Amino acid sequence: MAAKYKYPRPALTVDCVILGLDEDELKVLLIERGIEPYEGKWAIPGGFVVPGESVDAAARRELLEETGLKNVFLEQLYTFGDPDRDPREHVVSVAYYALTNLAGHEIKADTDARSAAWFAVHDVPELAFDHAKILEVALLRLQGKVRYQPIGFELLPRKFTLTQLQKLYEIILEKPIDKRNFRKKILSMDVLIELDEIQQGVAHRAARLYSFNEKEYRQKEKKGFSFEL
Amino acid sequence: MAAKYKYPRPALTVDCVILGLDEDELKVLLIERGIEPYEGKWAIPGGFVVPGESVDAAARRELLEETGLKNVFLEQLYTFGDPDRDPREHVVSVAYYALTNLAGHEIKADTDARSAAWFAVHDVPELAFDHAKILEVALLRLQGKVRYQPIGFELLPRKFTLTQLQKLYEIILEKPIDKRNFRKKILSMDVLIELDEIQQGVAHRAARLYSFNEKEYRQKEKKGFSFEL
DNA sequence: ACACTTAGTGTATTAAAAACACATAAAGTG
DNA sequence: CACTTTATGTGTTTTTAATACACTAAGTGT
Repeated sequence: MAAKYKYPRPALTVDCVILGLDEDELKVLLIERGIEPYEGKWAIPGGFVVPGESVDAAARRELLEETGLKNVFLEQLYTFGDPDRDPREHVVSVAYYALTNLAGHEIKADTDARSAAWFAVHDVPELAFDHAKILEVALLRLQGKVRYQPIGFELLPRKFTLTQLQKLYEIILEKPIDKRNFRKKILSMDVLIELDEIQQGVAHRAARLYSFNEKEYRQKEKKGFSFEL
Repeated sequence: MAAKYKYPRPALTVDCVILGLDEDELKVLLIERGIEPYEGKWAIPGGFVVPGESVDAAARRELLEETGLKNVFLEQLYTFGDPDRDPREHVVSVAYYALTNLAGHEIKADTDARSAAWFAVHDVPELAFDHAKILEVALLRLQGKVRYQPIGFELLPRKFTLTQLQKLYEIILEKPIDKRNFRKKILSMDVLIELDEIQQGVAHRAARLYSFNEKEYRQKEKKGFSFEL
């Protein structure tokens, strides 16, 4: 298992900021560290890159191992390479962010005796390493990207109401949106399928359900169409 | 110099896509490889990250060592982590892109007996490793970023004409721009200083020179202003 | 003085963003 | 079952921003 190299090299890890939507808050999945350094502190899930596996694959593997999540939106965020971000040695971390709908997948909480939990992104405990910074960058990226790429749908169940969708954007962008203008715009893009189905079990008029037409979007995209909110 | 670790780890490098503007073309600085693999092929300058130096610092160091460039715009691009991007072993590369004005700095061509040269970005020789991909990503990033951040100025001399600026945007975005609309918009942002100076040595009416008011821009930025072209 | 080249300038049209309010449907309550 | 509660669904006007478009001015070279 041990390895010898002609020149020293930094260690390489991946870390995944896993975001989910819960009612009217964005949440992030954190794990409690069981070992030093930062034992007992909360951290973004991650792990070492094994030579021979692509860094993307390492991120997917860690995501699966630590949370059981599969087939979710996962994208590279930024690489954090400060030599003192880890007190042990120089550890460079390639950070990713994942989007998932909190209601859909159950998170298997404990993988290796550590507990995992969702926290509101703006109310997290003190984080290990530079993970607070990583989370901050992830949220900024999400804010930037959600406006010109339809990645918001990853945070919703497959069938959703326009109100849910609007609320999602309001949460991410942290500003209110006009209902009529929002609906006009999103519907005019023709990337939503209006389902013959309405919301169940609500104590008021039930809203129509929609789903995102990814196929249609990909075709439009090829023809130069750009999703812009 | 040799190093031993408990677990194997990929090697870590930085690569810098260095872009410059030459008349009416974007150019990229490439170096000819003097050693295997890909000996004789052209490549983006780069090198190994030394433990203890931040990855950003490594990128700056390589930039300086290989080109003599200092104090230029340099930003992280993306991390390329495919295990077979280097035939020797798994080498993960954190790519950066740098912007500089070609006329301003002289590039010291030969550092370690390898030659360096500028190539038109859309007419480069076959590149080593996955460097063609890295270049492509860099150009896409530049196209995306130039529209909402005033990074284009990095490619121009400190004093420039509005026509030069417009041409720059036309080159990067690969589409023509209306002269009057362009001037109207860029001037309305109030981030250019109109100098009491005009172009010298041209065989026609000399254009007024301008410079970018970075200080003013930073202040506006804080107040929520966003540069958008 | 004339030809050539690029600089510099304003307005009208069109398209997109923003602002804004009420009737409707369904469930819950007494 | 009338009534209250709650969220749904829907158009028009106003304002702002984007686009389209053509001629005169200034300077160099012959």
